[in-house]
Amino acid sequence: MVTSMARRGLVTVARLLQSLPMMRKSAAARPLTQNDPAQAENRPAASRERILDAAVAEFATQGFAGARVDAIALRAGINKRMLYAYVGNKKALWLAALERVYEAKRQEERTLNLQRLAPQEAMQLLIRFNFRYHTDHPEFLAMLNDENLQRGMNLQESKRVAELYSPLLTLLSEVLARGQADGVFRQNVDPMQLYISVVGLGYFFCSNQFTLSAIFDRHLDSVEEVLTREQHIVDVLMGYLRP
Amino acid sequence: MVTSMARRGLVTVARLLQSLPMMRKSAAARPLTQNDPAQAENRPAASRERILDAAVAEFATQGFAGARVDAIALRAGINKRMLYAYVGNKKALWLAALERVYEAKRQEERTLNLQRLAPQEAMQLLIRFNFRYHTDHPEFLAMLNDENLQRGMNLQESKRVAELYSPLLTLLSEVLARGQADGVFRQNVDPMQLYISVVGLGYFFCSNQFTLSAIFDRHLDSVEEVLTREQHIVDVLMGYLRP
DNA sequence: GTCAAAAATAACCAAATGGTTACCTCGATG
DNA sequence: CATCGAGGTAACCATTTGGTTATTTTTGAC
Repeated sequence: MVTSMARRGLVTVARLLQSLPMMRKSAAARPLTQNDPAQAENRPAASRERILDAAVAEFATQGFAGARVDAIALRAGINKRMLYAYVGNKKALWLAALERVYEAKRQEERTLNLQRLAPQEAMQLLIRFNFRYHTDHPEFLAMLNDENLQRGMNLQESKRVAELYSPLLTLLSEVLARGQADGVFRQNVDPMQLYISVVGLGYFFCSNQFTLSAIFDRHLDSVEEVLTREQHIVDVLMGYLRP
Repeated sequence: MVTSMARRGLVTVARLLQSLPMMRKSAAARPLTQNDPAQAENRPAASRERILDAAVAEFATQGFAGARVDAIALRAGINKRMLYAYVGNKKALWLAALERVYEAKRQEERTLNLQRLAPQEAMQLLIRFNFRYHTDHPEFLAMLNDENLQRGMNLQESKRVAELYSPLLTLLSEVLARGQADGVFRQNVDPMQLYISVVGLGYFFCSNQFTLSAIFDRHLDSVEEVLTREQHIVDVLMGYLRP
């Protein structure tokens, strides 16, 4: 019953599901062909892109301290000197990579169109979207974790924090209010708390899949386990939101 | 109403609350006095303890790659040579520290006595216990995060994984079953999923408090925010569990 | 073609890091 | 007293790392 309900209204996110299981490959780091005049003009910009992609990949798998600038340069197919010229030192590289993964999520979030959906369906879509983003983007989780290990110092110093504010919180508030007006959601729900719960329920499962798998002696990265988890999260939150 | 309910039956965990806010200091690393014959006998054991305490502190704040063996030796007030003699290389040190923080949590968990409580109260206690353990033990979260960054390789190789299995899952299953029999909890709840939710709802809030604070421009480490979060988590889960 | 500026490269460097070796201290035992 | 061995120390080492310098190649306007 709940499952059939789940199948509806998920066109937007459906394609995300296809990219399960969890590791997403970033664009191949191929050095630019040197004699293509068409791309000559913005080669620096393209190089910078490649550097950032490489930085995200390296940082996400090794953490800040474990990442090697040499490795990033190698991945990006660029000389280390140019890496320093285009982005800056290791810390600047980290911040740029961090902003990039945040931005990527925000951009996906902006594609969500919830206004036309009934509150309950909109809420479900929002929940599923978040969960799938986590399963599909381990680099996002990994970088957030490491930034928190550093006590959020870099993000704090970012001049673009404001841009990184999630539109999802506003969307969530609106959907919540609509549902409450319709009498299908309970009263007295703090939208920020709910947002943190929506994210947290999936975050922990994805981010800690390895230790969880080891402790429970059961591998949680299979497609079935992921889908089971998604349904459980929907059940928990929709169950909670009942009036 | 819910809040007054919360005040009951929390004697066991009450003391935990006193240790908010979040940073717990580990025992001071004071070198042993060299002329105390009473402790001469088990000085090696004591040294090993100090090393592990120091390792947890260093690893939890710096991560595996960021941690320095020299710094651990310094913290422990011991020579690096002896550190290698007592525990082993950096990786062995990590595993020992990881097992130590897991064990510490399991030990606390064993003090929980839920049998005598009514299902709803037992469930609440279990939820609050978990949340407070997270707020009180950032080193636990930090080390789990970093172990997952390493894809759980070390934990997988540990010979003591079995011991690290949480008794909480069994407790949770029992409480759940009792509540279902009494008709106060809904049917069709997978205990493992519920366990992951209980943990995850607090884990994300604590582990990611810095990035969350930066993004929301609001500092979530204050006592009020922590208590608000705790109550929300209880509300979500108890709300979900309603039949 | 010429040539100056931009882009890219390889070689280099000082500092730090995990790990080891050679040596010292001191109390218990014969 | 001699000595033996566990416990402890400082100095050392090969390698790695973030970051830079000197140099060459490419590009595009003239």
